[in-house]
Formats: sequence, structure tokens, C-alpha cells
Amino acid sequence: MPELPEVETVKRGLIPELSERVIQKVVIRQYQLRWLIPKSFAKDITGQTIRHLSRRGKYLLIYLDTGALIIHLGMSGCLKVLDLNTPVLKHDHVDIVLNHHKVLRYHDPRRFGAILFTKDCPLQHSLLSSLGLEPLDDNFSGVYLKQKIQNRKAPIKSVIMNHHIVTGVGNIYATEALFLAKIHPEKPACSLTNAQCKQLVIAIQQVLKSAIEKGGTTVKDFVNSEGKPGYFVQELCVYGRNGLSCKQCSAHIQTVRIGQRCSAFCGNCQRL
DNA sequence: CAGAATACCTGCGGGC
DNA sequence: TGCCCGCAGGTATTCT
Repeated sequence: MPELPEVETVKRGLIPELSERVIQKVVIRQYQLRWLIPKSFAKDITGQTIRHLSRRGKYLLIYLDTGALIIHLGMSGCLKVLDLNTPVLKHDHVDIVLNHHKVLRYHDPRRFGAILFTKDCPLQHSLLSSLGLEPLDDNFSGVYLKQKIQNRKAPIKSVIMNHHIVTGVGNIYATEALFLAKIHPEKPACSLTNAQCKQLVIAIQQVLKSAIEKGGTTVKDFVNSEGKPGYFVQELCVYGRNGLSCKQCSAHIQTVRIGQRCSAFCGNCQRL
């Protein structure tokens, strides 16, 4: 499932394929993604040149001459650049045909993803304007985290997955970062010490950077823009390892549900 | 305002 | 073999 490192991996793969290409045509087979794609979508972007790509949290931003595409991969979305005659598969919802006989194809079985066009700066868009800091930004620090969580009794895991505080950290990397920082996922956020906040920020940054280097995590179906999996799954210490022994202390990895989400942890290494 | 619940959707695995 | 059920998960939205 695409989180920040996976979106970053996709973005890096797409840059050389998309830069300065002209959008010649748009084919939409399924309008109903997370939100309905408006009828004007094709007209809005056809004829425009792709100028550059960037990322904000888990959102991929494709800047055009005028405005930008905002793309979220949801749970199961994937973007690939394919030859124009590549057969269309089930769940291939959107094709953006480019002027080098290739097509940017959006595939998303669960349709939790989104594709939208904005005429304005995408960072001003309501989806992005209220997002918290990028986790790899220098301003994301223990001090920042401490200040943001001081009044929150919610489990620390829920808080670091709150995109208004820090954006792009999903279930996999929140789970892993808490293990690295030796903090129990259910620990009330406001009870973290300054030192723990600092440790947690370092852990989040470490796990994200490492995952980007490995091309992301392929648990089930993530593939990058070239159709290849990521290799960070080998580095996972707790996520997806319920019942297996902890790589640090050999205790059994347990799971607990926090905010409707499955959270794995080592009860010995991670303390409340 | 914080936090919990809900809705959206499909593929897959387990149980019968 | 095949059906039904539960689960998985990101996040905007709605409810308490």
C-alpha cells in the first residue's frame, strides 16, 4: 500500500518519462474513484505540457502549463508508463496519452485513490493546504512533535498517522518507527517525554529514508512505475510479523487494534 | 476541539 | 467446488 516512500519511488520513476511530454488525449473508463472525476477533466488537461513532478505527503503532483494534477494512490493505485498498444486490464481506469507513443495508465482495484485537476497552485488546494509538516523536512523535530501532542491523550500511533501533524506516515512506517523508538503504539501521546519525541522523529525519518532507498515496501501488490516491487519488506521488524519472534529479543510479536487499524509491536521492546 | 465511527471498494483467505 | 463472511487499509466526512 503506497505510503510516502512508495509515492516518492513512483515519482522518481515517472520524472524521466513524463517531463516535457504533451498530453494528447485522455481516456477515462471509470469515473468513480475516491471522488467522481469531473466531465471537464479531459478537456482541462489535453494539450498541456507536463512541466515537473513533486510530492506532498502521499500526494503526487504533476505540474502542467496551467494548473496541476493531484494524484493519490489510495490503497491499491499504481501508475505506469506503457507503450500505447499495451492491452487494457481490469481496473485500468484512466489513460493519459502522451506525445511519445506512450500512455500514463492509472490502475486501482480498490478505487480508494484520486485523480483531480486544479487550475491553481496545488499546494493551495483544500486537500493539501492543511497538511502538517513533511516528515523529512528539517523543521520536523522532537520539539515540534512534543508541542503538537501535548494535549492529546490518543495513542501515539494514531497521532503520528494524523496528516495534520505530519503527513505521509501510514500504518507500515508508523508501526516500524515506534518499534525502532521502543515506544508502545498505545502509549498516550501526551505522556511521551521530550527524549522520546526526539527518538521517535529520528526513527520516522530513518525508516522512511531507508524505505526510499530500497524502493518502498511490497507487502502484497505495490509496484513502481516500471512494474517492479520494493525491497524494504525484508527490513520490516514488526509490521506483518504477528506471531513471529522479535528480531531484537525473540519475544513473540503481538497485534492490537488502534483506530480500526492493526498494529504490530513487541511487548518486550516497546513499553507503555 | 479531540476523538471515534463511518463510508468508500475489491481481492483474498478461511470456514463450512 | 463454491458460497459467505471478515478483513485489509487511507482519509474525508460525520457524529459524539
